[in-house]
Amino acid sequence: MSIRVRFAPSPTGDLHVGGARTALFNWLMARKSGGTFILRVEDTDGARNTAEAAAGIIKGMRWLGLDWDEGPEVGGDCGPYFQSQRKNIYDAYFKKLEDAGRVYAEADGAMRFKFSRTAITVHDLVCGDVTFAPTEEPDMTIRRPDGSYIFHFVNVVDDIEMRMTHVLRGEDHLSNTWKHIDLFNAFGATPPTYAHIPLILNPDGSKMSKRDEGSAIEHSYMNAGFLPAAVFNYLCMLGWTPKAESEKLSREELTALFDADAIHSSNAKFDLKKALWFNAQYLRELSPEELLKHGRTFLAAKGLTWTDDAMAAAAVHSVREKVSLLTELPEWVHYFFREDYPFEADVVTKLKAKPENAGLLKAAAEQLAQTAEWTEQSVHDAVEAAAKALSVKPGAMMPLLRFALSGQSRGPGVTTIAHLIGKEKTLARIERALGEVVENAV
RNA sequence: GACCCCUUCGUCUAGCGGUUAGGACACAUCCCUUUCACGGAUGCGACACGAGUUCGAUUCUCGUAGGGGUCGCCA
Repeated sequence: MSIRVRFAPSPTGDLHVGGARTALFNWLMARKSGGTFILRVEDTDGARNTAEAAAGIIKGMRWLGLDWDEGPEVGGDCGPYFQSQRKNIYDAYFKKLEDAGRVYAEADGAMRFKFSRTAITVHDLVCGDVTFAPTEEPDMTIRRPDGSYIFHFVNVVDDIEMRMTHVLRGEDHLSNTWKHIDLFNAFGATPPTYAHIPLILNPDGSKMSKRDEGSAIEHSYMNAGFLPAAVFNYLCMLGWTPKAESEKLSREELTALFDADAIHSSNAKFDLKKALWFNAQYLRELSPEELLKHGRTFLAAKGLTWTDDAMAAAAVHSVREKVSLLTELPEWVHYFFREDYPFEADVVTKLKAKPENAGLLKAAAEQLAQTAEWTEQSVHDAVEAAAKALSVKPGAMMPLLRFALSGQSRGPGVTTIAHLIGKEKTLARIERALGEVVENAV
């Protein structure tokens, strides 16, 4: 039988890391087996659900590259995929329970499901067999007085209706799973195979929730300068260890390696530093064009504009090993995009520090002015020649040029900067630095 | 309170009776180097505790402690 799995979020807020990883594992399982991945929106709580939240969850999943075979926007044979539109189905299932004498009404009209009160064992891929003794809990409410249904009921009905074979979900559901199995049994249906995955905790061990740093996909990752591939990869490492040499694995490799049995049973703390490391790894592998594509909005957000995409791509690519987040790009490359770049305080100090600096810069400029061909190598040779003529090391001249050309004390190679901005701007910038900073020295 | 899950370096983890307890991130030092990074090397650093079982426990069992979860007309 072909595997059918689902991600069933309730649209009460942003897509959360925990939810994203649950979706991820389900997606991996489906893709590995050639099965079906379903997105089902559990919007049965009219008071808390919003259309914006549903749209946000979909946006987050698309960003991560988690496409679904059945669900909102794509349809499928088991729809509708919004629980708020499936009332007739729930009514029919409710009737079955009613006919079997398994429900009864409360004074206010709420309906409860009569538990079987037998020992129930959950067969779980992650936790093993977990047996719950006959419960003493009150029977559970499955329908509100207004006729709308409760999570446990619709969740089970839909898992039956949508023919789910496996249910991979957060471990917070484990304690309630016996109730679901009780319902499956009452319907005469076979429960799916469960896999309760460990929770993602804050660094301090507390449960990670909406407000916590690193928790919301859109806010903490999408808008924070992460690459989807890096987040995809990092999230997989929380609670699962693929049998591979490296932890850095592509979507395809992770899919091929996925094994629900290998998912851990202990919770994992979120580690931003490691997430950043993954992102940095992915960032530096991007081609100039890809890096510009991903960095575009972040550059624009800082007011940087350009007309030459190739030049812009080369600029961001030149600092790819220096940043771990796309949001860091502007501060590293802004001077490639404008001539009125500011001079950092320590740069001003260093330029003014030694009286011979002006002479060194002028000598470099003169040599550079005579350079016909403009490549990184020719720039390098020119600086070397200028330095040699003054009997100083190129190492004494390079930093000064860096200060002049970028206004910063750190960045890509000086020859790279000069080559990218071109001869004309290189000379003009040295001129500007000489006039505005160096010769202003008292 | 009851029930359920969990417990190896700071963090993510490998380990499935005998290992100098391995790797990754982080951190520190060194090398490379026109800066910052990258890269390379080295170092720091863990089996929660107590009983059992066993010739031998990180590994199996029980207990304790600690962490997390569930017990809603939320999902």
